[in-house]
Amino acid sequence: MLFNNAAFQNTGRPTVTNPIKRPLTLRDVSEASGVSEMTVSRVLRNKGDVSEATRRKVQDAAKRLGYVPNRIAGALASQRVNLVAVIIPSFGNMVFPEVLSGISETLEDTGLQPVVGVTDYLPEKEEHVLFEMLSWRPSGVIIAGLEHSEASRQMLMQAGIPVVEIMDVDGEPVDACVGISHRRAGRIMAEEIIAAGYKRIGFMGTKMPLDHRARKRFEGFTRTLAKSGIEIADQEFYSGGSALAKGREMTAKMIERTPDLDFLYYSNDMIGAGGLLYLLEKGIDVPGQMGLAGFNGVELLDGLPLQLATMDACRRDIGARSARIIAAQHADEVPADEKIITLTPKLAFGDTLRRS
Amino acid sequence: MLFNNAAFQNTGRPTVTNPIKRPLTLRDVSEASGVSEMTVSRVLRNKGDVSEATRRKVQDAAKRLGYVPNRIAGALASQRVNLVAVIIPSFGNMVFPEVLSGISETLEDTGLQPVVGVTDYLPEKEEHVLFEMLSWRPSGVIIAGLEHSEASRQMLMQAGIPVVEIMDVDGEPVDACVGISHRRAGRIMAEEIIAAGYKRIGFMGTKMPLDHRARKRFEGFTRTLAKSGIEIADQEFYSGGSALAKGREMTAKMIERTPDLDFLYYSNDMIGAGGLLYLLEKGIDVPGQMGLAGFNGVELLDGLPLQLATMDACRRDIGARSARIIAAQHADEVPADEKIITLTPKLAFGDTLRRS
DNA sequence: TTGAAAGCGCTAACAT
DNA sequence: ATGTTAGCGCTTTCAA
Repeated sequence: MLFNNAAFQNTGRPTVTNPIKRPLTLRDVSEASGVSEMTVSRVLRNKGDVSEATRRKVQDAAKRLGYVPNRIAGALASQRVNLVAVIIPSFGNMVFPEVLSGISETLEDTGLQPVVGVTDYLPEKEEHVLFEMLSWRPSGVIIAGLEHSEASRQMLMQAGIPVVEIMDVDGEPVDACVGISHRRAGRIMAEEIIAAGYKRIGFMGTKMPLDHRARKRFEGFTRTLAKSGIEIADQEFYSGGSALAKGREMTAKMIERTPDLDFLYYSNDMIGAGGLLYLLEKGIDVPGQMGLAGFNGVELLDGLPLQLATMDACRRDIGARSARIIAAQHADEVPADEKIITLTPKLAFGDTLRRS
Repeated sequence: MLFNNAAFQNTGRPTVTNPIKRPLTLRDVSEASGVSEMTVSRVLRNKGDVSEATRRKVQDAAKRLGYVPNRIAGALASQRVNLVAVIIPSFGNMVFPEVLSGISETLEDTGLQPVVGVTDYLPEKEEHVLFEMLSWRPSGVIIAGLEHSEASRQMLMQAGIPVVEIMDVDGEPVDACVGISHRRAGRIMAEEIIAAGYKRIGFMGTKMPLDHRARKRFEGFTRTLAKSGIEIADQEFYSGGSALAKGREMTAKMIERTPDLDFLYYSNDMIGAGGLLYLLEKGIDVPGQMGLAGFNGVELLDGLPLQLATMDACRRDIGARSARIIAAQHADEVPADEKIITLTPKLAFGDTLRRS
């Protein structure tokens, strides 16, 4: 925390003494307290030696007036900004909120503050958001994914601040990166499905060519199946709407179209949950007659009639570790030695994928 | 958009010409283009008359160098910041993400940018976040709820910028407010339940004394029941964990403890969905033997076996309207006449509340 | 259409 | 322990 806010502790009804409609400045506090601007500044930042008497005079005045420091001026003068830009595709699905809480928790007592920007999975929007955020000269950038426009990469490289790309490790980071291998996640899931003896496999996912991580999982998945001579028996992609409902619909359509399927792999848990509910209603034996698996390890799954097989994407961890990298560099100036941190997602068999 | 970012359009591989590790300044662009700083500034902001020739020279230089303007300096000089502070309790539950997308969508082409802060339902944290955000001198504040510490209210009042309190209208706003009446929402639901002939009613909610909106719904609900001589027959509160799972658990416990219940009112849809799944598994007839209702109107509900009765909280609308108020004041300086905007939540009977 | 000068509100670096 | 001076990188204002 650059400025302490002792002035705003909720100690009963504060005295309002600012009838002016102009934001107060240090000078106002200085005049009200009879202390020089410089010393007022020092008190408000807990910096430098200030006598207890002066400190109290200043704090009283600041509180009485309701002074809120102007960080714009402060940042310009000190050339330091306590902001960390966090750029994510969306907060719709539960995945990014959890990454964010990992980040804020870790940043909590470093004095750094996350500021979130959303790209909607659009490279142009990412470019725009990044530009906007960099123009505030943040102390670091945490950005989802390894795929960016050339211009975005340039901005990241030239910014002269720590950059951590998160979620994914299959690619070339600009600087550091923290995530899981989605190709490997797809591969592992395919291996387990094959090992469990399933043969006729359907896939359902989102219609998002720009969701590179989903694409990589799919690639890892299909390639591994191919090695065992198995091809995806059916597939379906959706966009928009309630994921749960879409999972239900797509599943209905698919098992009608391809009745001999014995496994359904969903690119996220939400549509997987929809499919699961549908199959159970239909009285289909899961996982005997039909196996199921999703991806993400969302908390929601705990409340379903059966536990959906899934793979945890290490969301909190990713948030925490990426934040730690930024915080460390902010404090030390010593770049971490590990540039690529690969986390290992845990496979949960749940009740919908029989063990081999 | 204060600065255009034409310099960063993804037109093939940009030329990197900044070997320096110091962020570039207007002066750098000025020297590289042979145009005065002032004129460079004008070009980059599309302001004032600049000859086409000069404009091109400047844009080329800015692009070649990869110049990103320093908004900290810009904001200090111009005394204008294109930021809107948005303060919410959490993004965990699906409610705030939707409010946020309403806000960003509306702000999209006003040049304003939302910046989000999270309070975790803690007044001290709210105070801290608010202080932090105000120190960046945003053009407006959108803040959830009408209950704030005295210090927070003071800050909001003294900030000299438009303030919109959202989600709730049952109370005294600092300035403007947009939301629904949660007391009324509870009342309406109670009336419908009574009208449908249910008599033995159980309630489940979150253990959050600081979630004032949930509290108000509960009050509106119980008071209305009381008027018909009905008292809540059982109640249970949870905290933490998967809401779906908690809904399931609480429901199991409650119907065992109080077997003659004929209706369950949940303070949010997620626990309602958990309860619904549980009851259906148990083969209980819904809504004949047991009626159910939640609150929020989350999209998720579309995929459940039965449609849970619920009440829409107008989340997107709230976001959009609050943003419009800020945007309007930012443009006009003319405060809107309507200070309290009360939206009316729609009751959805779904399949779990029989009609009277 | 362009440029020069004077700050915006704060803090770094020196005095004292 | 406190005060003074000189900017930080822009934009506003005025002059050319």
